[in-house]
Amino acid sequence: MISKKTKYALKALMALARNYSSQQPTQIADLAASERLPKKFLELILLDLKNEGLLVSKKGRGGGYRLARSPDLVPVGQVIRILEGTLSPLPCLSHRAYQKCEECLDEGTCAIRSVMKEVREATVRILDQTSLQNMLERAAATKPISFSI
Amino acid sequence: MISKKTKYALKALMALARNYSSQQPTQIADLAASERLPKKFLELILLDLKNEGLLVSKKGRGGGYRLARSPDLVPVGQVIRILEGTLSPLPCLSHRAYQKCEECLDEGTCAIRSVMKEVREATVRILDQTSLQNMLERAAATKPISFSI
DNA sequence: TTATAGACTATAAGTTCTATAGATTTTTAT
DNA sequence: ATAAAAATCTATAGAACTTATAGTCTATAA
Repeated sequence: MISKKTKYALKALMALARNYSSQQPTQIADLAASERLPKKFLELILLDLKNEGLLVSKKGRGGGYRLARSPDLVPVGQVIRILEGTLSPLPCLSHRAYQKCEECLDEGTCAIRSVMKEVREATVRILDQTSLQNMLERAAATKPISFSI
Repeated sequence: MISKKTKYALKALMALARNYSSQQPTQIADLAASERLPKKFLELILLDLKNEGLLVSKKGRGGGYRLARSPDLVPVGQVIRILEGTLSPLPCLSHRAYQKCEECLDEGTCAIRSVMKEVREATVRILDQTSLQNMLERAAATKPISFSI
C-alpha cells in the first residue's frame, strides 16, 4: 500500500505536468488548493522532489515550482521510489535500499524472495514505463463528459 | 513492502507444508526454532491463520498446527491478504478493504488509480497463481547442492 | 526595502509494527 | 483423577513510521 505522501506527490506532479507548457511556476498554495492537499505537508513533499531533481523552484514574488523536465521523461516509478524508498516488496530485493533478512539463512534458495522478485519485476515494468505524460493522457481518455457537452 | 509478520507467516506455512504429508501436527516452539522466528509473535500469527481457516490446531500433548488443506490449494496471495489486509496498492482499489481517498474528486478519472490498478492486477495474477506447493518446488529447484553430494 | 514565496528545523499526535508476559483452556498420558 | 503439555486469549509496551503543523530563515522581485 502506498502512503498518502506518495499519492500527494503524484497528484501535485500531475498538476505541475498540466502546467508544464506554460513555463510559469506554480505556487505551493495554489497546488494545495487545487489538489486539496494539506499545504504544509505538501511543502515537505515538493522539497523532497526538488532535492531529487524532479522539480525546480524559484523563491520570491512570481516564484513557485516547475517540473525540471518534460512530463514524458518522468516515470511514475521514479516518483514512488523517491517517496517510498523502493518499489520492492522485500528489503532483500531492493537495489536502492537493500537489507538482508536476519532470519533468512540463504537468499539464493528463499522461495518467498523468488516469488516476490516476480512481483517486483512486474511492478517495475508497469511503473517505469508509465510517465506523468501517460497519466495525463489516461485521465483525458477516461473523462469524456467534460468534452461532450 | 510486506511486513515481517507476513514474511514470518509464509516461512511458517512453508515449514508446515513440508510436514503436510506426515499428518503430524507441528508445535509452535519447533516452528519458531527451525525457522528462527520469535515464538510469542509467531503464536499470534498462527492463531490468525487458524481463524482464517488456513490452519487447524490441536491442544495438549502431541498437539500443534497443521495445514487445513493441501499445500497446492493455498495461494500465496491469500496468505498475504490475511496478514496485510489487502494486496492492493491503494485503498480505493481493494475489494476486501475498500476505502475512498478523501482528497479524490472522481475515482473514475483518477490516473493514479488507473496505473495502480494495473499493478494490483499483475500482483494478484502472480500471487494467486503461486501456491505453497509451488514455493516448495522453487526452493528445491534452486537448492541443487544439498542433493549433488 | 518591503512583500512574497520557498527552505529549513522542530515538534507532536496518531497509528502500525514488532514483540513479550502471563493467565487460561483443552487435551493427553499416567 | 491428576499432572503435564500445548494452544488460546488478553494485555501491554517500546519503536518506528505516518501525517501532519508551527515558526523561523533566506532568496527574490517589484
